[in-house]
Amino acid sequence: MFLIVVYKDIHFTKIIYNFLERDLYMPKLTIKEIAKIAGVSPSAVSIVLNNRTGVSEQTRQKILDIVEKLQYTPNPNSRRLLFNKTNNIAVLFRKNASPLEHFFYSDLNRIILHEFESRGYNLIFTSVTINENNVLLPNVIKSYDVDGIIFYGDVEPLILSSIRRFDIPFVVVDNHLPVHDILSVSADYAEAAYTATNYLIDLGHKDIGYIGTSSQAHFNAQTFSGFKKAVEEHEIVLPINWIQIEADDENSAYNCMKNILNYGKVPTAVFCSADIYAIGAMRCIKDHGLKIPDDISVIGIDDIILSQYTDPPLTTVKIDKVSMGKLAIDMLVKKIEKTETTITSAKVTSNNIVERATTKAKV
Amino acid sequence: MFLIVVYKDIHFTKIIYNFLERDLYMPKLTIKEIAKIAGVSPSAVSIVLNNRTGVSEQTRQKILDIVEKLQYTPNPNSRRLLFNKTNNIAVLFRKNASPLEHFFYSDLNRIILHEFESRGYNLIFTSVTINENNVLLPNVIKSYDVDGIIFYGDVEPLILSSIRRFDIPFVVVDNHLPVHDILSVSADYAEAAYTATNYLIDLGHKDIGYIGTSSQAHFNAQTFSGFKKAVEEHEIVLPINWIQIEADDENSAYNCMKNILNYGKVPTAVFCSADIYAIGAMRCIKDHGLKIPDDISVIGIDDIILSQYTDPPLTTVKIDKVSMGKLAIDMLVKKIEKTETTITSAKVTSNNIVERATTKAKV
DNA sequence: TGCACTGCAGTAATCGATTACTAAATGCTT
DNA sequence: AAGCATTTAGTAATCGATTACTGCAGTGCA
Repeated sequence: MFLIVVYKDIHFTKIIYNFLERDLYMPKLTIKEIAKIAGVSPSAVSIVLNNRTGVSEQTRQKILDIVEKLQYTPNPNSRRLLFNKTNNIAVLFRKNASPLEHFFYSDLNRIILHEFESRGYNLIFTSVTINENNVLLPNVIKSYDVDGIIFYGDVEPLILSSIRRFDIPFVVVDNHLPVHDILSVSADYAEAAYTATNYLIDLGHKDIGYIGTSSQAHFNAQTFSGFKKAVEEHEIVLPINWIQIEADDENSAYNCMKNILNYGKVPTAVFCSADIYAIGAMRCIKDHGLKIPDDISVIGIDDIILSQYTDPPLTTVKIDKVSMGKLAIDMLVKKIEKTETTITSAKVTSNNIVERATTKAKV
Repeated sequence: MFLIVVYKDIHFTKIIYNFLERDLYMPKLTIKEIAKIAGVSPSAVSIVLNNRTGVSEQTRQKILDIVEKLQYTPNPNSRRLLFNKTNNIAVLFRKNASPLEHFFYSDLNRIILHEFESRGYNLIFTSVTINENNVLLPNVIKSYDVDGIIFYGDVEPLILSSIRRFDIPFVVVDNHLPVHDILSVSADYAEAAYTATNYLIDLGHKDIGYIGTSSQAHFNAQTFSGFKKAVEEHEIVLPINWIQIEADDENSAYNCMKNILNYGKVPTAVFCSADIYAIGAMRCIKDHGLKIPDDISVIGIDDIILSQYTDPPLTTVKIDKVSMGKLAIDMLVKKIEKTETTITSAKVTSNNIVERATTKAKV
């Protein structure tokens, strides 16, 4: 512990430095200390550390040796102040986001953490709150403590405009709302719905229920258009009662399924616009004494981690969160580092069926 | 966009400031700009912002007005440099941590995010890697870019000693390995196992299987001792084949259950030292044509989010991650802010049975 | 031997906020 | 009205790293 004090003295530091063992306690060092120990000026040390020219090979080696031995790292705050670059990225959530979002974004978190880390950025997880039309942004943003922002999910216009005022590069991932002039990566949920519905139709199903949401109207518009397209292409006619759009979570999806089952005729398959709806629907189907997939096939969208653990495991259309994440990171980093300034939005194709056990050919 | 330039000129800034509307683009400001606009010195602004005395009420109001209108926030990097305090906390993971950890720690993440944010700390998520006995710590730690570290799960001695060298306050949450002189919060898994086993015994079960792990030996030692205590207190004798400790994930737990079922006599209940093992065991039981809970009762430990979605929903002993998180945060913040220096380790009691549908009284 | 030029080391200003210290201005008393 | 005390305003140093610039030593050429 006493080493901190000792290091202040040039004579002792030289001695200590020679004896320094790897497991010793490691004091904070400054560029001046390193310079003193090496017997050079701070600028020489800086030149070596930043791979610039202007020092002899001899001093370069001496400095590198000492830096390596003492494991010196420049104070990041000093550099941040000087260069006006933080190397921080904010990962922004809505504060009251449902716990379920963890299912959706756990893959995304992992890939983002890994990618940004390998590019030398720190990831700061933080949240926005809205109360009474007032957007409460976190301090990291208000004080320009980040170089970029990555936002998950639906970004309301109110949040959008407050973030925009700070002129910090930001990208929105998996947003369903219409946005302009913004970096955004989303999945093609219309395609996903189309793929899922066609999959059911190809299995011979003609009586298909639809469970979607009205709380996310733009999302539902996408999934419904995909569903409708597939159904129409095969000239299938469905009773309006089989179209349920009041799902919001597992329980409301349960009720949607109930409405479908309580209508006179029972469909042979159900399309759910999200896996979590499918889970609710499955519970309802079981409670009605029907068998999955023998009596009713069920398909979802997303492929959240839960889906492989349901009984039976859920067939679904995978939304490729990893690709979305990688695309988003690329766009954001390019914007930050000004490699490219073109504002773009990307859409990840979503036609990858994960065949599990909730679907079956109609006999 | 042109405002940035304009702000550099004192004359225009005064005009602009009057016209500034809330939705305008917001340029980065310095304390000098604010001082210029207010017609005072930077020190006066600083005094007002830090609630110190030394300015007249009149200037204080004027400054506060301008600060509020322009939404000025001091440059955090400047303050960090001066005070040598980052207000950052590192949340440290093992890089190769299994995706399953997301189930365990999603609650913890949420509570930690909320608590630290309200205390004015930023949360930086980051990871350690070990390759060939070399510990690779993230740069945020190596460059002292955090005031504290919070570590999830088992902390190997190697990681422990490398972190320790930096002398950054840190706390370990949910660690099963023995540690000394370290802030640590863990759950009492012996108590959890004891509670779970007693619950089964109280339901009339005398033939109980045990599924534990050998990959986390210290964890297993805890759960097994709790299990053993309950069994011995009721003078129950079990065949050794029912004691399986080769579980590591869902699939290995499946095999453990298979071993138990393949032994001549079939138990009426199974204790699993983690919910994820219980999920594997349940799949095995179903595959053998047995009914849960009618033929075999199953109980786990943890109460991960998955557990409420299994079929039937899993009865388990809840590990209170939220309390663990709150305790850990408290200890860490106290250490950082030197309110208290006593090194302590806390253990959260774990005797809270979550009764769901995988257990049933023996007939 | 002297002059020009190259290569290297060191000095000082900078980034923005804070604060100890100094200077100025005000109020109060006799 | 002069002198003292007290409040308020302003100056400059500081945190650590970087870099433009200055200065010095050494080499080569005439």
